[in-house]
Amino acid sequence: MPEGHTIHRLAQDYAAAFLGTAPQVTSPQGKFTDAAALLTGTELAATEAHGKHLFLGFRGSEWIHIHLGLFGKVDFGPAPAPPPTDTVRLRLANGTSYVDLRGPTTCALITDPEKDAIHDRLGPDPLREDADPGTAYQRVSRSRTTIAALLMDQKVVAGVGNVYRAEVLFRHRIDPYRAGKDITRAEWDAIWTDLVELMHEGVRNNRIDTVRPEHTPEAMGRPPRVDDHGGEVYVYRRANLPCHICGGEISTADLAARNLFWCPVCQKP
DNA sequence: TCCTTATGTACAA
DNA sequence: TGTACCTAAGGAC
Repeated sequence: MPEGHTIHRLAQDYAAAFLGTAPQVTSPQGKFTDAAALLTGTELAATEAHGKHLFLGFRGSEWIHIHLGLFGKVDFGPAPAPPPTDTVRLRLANGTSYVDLRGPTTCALITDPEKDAIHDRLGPDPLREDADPGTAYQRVSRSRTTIAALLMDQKVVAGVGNVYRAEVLFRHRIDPYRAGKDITRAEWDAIWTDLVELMHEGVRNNRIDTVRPEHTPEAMGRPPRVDDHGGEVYVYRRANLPCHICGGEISTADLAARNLFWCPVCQKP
């Protein structure tokens, strides 16, 4: 689930269900019990996302910092909350809603300065108003690292994950192995603009769709998507399947311990 | 019932 | 570069 669009959507959903209320805070799993006890009865005053980091602000300037990692999941439901399963790290519950957090990499109580430090080590986030693509391009244009790796580096761009990485490179016909320093400013601006648009749509729909209308299965007379990750995509997890545009085989490779997908015909070196 | 896999990151060597 | 961490779903048996 979790790329930046998921986290921004969660910030909205936590706010919709709990902002301005003082939910009961519990940690059925037991790993966050002390902090939960401390926060119960405190008003949720703000929610915020930066990249894949989620912040729940409680009155009194304490924040819960959440990072879902690869496996983390969040489930909302209407009150009354059912008995929690033993993997629920954090549950918020008020008179109308409950929300369960499971399997996060991070769920910790942090202070304002600690939160600032997290923002400081993250790059611009295409989903945030304060984002400056020029800051990201400075890093990209000075690096011999591949653009595929740079896009996944949260210091460069915050919020892009393996799906958006693969898809945005395909949409711009960029070979994933090109060095950052060989990406032109015009190419970068096009990538950035596209990310802003795609990721906002991701927040709205709560899934990643990247296929242009003219390439959808209906438009191309193809059978609908087989993959179950949730959205309609060009290359992500489509190894050895025909490219939607050229019909060639989609390639896959290991890059920095993640699966990379691309079309070697459409994305020529 | 077991094995693999996953939209992530941090830290050790 | 490798490994550890966290969970759940799907597929192979």
